Amino acid sequence: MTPDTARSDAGFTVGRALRPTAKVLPEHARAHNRALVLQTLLAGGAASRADLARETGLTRVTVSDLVAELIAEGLIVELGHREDARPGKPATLIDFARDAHRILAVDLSEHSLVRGAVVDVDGNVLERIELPLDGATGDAVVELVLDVLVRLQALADAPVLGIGIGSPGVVDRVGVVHSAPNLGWREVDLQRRVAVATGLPVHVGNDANAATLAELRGTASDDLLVVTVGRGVGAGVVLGGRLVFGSAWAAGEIGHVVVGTDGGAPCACGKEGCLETWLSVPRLEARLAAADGEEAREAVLREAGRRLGIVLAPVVGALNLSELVVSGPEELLGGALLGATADTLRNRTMAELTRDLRLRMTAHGKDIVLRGAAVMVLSGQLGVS
Amino acid sequence: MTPDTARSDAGFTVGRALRPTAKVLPEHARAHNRALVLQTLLAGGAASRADLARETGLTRVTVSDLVAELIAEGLIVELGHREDARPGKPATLIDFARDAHRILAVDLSEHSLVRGAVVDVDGNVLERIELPLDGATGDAVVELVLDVLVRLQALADAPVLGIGIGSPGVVDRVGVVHSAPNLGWREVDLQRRVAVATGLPVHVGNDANAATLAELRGTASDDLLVVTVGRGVGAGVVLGGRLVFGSAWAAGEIGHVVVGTDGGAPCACGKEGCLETWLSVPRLEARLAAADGEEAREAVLREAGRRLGIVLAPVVGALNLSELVVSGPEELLGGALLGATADTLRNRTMAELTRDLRLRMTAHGKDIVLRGAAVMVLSGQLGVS
DNA sequence: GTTTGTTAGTAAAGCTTACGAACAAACAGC
DNA sequence: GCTGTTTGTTCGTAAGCTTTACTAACAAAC
Repeated sequence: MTPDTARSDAGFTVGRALRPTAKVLPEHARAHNRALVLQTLLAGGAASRADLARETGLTRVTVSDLVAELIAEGLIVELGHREDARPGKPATLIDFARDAHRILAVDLSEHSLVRGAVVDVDGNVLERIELPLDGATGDAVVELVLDVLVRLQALADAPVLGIGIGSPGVVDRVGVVHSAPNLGWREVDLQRRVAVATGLPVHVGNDANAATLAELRGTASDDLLVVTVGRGVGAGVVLGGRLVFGSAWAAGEIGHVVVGTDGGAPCACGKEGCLETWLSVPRLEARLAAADGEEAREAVLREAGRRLGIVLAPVVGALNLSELVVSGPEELLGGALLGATADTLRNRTMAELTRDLRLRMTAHGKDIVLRGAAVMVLSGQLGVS
Repeated sequence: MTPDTARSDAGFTVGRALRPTAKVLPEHARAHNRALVLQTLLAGGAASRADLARETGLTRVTVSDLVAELIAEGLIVELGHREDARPGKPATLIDFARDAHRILAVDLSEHSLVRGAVVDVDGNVLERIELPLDGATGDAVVELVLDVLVRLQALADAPVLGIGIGSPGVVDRVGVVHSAPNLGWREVDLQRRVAVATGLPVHVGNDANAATLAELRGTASDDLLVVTVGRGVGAGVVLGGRLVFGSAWAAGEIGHVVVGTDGGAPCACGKEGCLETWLSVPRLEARLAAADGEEAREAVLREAGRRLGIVLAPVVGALNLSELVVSGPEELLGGALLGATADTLRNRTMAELTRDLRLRMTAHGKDIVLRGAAVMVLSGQLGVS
């Protein structure tokens, strides 16, 4: 049932140490070039066929051929002649048919609600639905998700390209949620169930990974790590422009890594001093409430930021990241906390590693997982992002 | 429509979130398939064309075509008919021409000598040369390397496929050593200089990365980290079967990450409590010499192992690795030290992450970088490993 | 108004690549 | 000897990209 292609690494041997594992046919090459044309349009905006040829390296002939195919499928539209005055035959502008498709996105990362949205291919949220979770678990959550999706579909003003769902927990590449304690899920084949119920293409991923994809779309960095801070603490890792899944789909699980060698508060997991005990929103709020005065409050934030830096330092060293992004409540994380993290990273790693490292809050706010879920659909259906 | 189509992946855009960036032509696909055939033979040993077709998924026709090309190039040889009695036309066995090519490998990771070897395509060291470094730096080291290579070439009993060099420091993808303090190198284009001098294909990489490639070749793991312990401490990271280079070619630089929150010995880099101050061979030996009695010596080793575990815990969490390999003096690292690292990792990360994690010493011993340098050549020249 | 030069897009032909169909060779088993 | 099986090759075909050559359409210069 699992398609071979889902696991096959059909990439070319560009990355040196990559063992070739599956055959590659000319039609795969064409699919890649097709995605390349789409990607160029999606990211760069309207252009002529000749522009696309110059940018992709393909010939004008090939681009014309691919464009004709994409126009026939309704993914690309002709906009008419370019206005500006240049010598030569005026160019026919074409663009990604941005209003021809919508994406349904679902965010399950919030503790108490299911968030859904109709999103366009540029990541703009057009319609929104939020249903309370009310402590539901197991199948009830799946039903709730389907309920949200039915309502979203009614709100969509164009055909739906696909459904993207960001779920907490361990999610594999084909959309099976192996474990999501908060939702009472174990081995739930969410991809299949939603696909069967809706008849649409469905892509399910871990919520932190979805957030990371949203971030990746807006940055030039190819090596970044996104830390998500909420009730729990998670992370998504991109290396060489590629999301890291890990050997058991559990990459990014840094919330229960012990920080430092000086103890810490007891954690729900049984250990002491896990990152979550320093950084999770409930813990941070509790500490802030207990703190007396502005100075004490800032000390709480700085200490949390320091702990984050302590955990990230070995990761930055091992991976030579170029960007660290933090997602979560900006009023808690954006100020002294992030500053302390930056200081700590500088103090605990080689200067060469932090010199070109950017550390910042996300600009996506609360929509980050929704937008990431949309990226999952774009990527899965069209090979673009 | 069906979940099947919903799960289909778009050919080359592997790993979902990979932006297509370059065109792909049919000839690239052929190069990939060619490497696939070679890889299958190299790893699986002699086989018939029909065997290869079954294993690769290509047709017998295509395999025959590729094999003919490879035979013409001398990379593959026919061995004659298969002996075993089966119905049907007897198969003609073919195999990688293992004795038709040699690789020259150079290891610059040792502090006091240049190690060189003639290596066969299976990674066996056939001839060895070691020249003392005698404190040489800069151009003198380059000359020494060229000297070693001339001698090695005289010892090679078959045409040389290429030269692989594992160097300490920051080495980029095209073989420029941006910084290797021990050798007095800054921005040394080692690849070009050796290629010009020898007229052979040359591949230069970081020594820890080379070691990691050697390890990768012998394991089924696609997500592993190799820690190299010598005068310094370094690491190489493989994720999804692919070496991680980092945004500035500095991935794996964990030697100067500060460990823990309880101070430590001063380090040459100016900080205190870097991993190297706990784990490097000179520091370890000094501490062991100062320790009084077997119990104290074991405490030293256990503490060093614990510090390694503290640094690796966040990395294991972030990446969900399946294998950790340690390279270095086995008498120091192999016993109590490694045991303490394992204990520490278990105590400081989620149980799910360590359950399937293997932690072990390398089996390559001192030849690990030489073998890895050979893998670099195999990979770079033939697309195999 | 004409000429010149440039750019956009298309058409035709050719090369490369992989595939399917068909076949001969070579063998085991009866 | 006959049948069935397996191997490896030959032949023709489809897909995909390129090169070459063309038409259309424009700006600039005269």
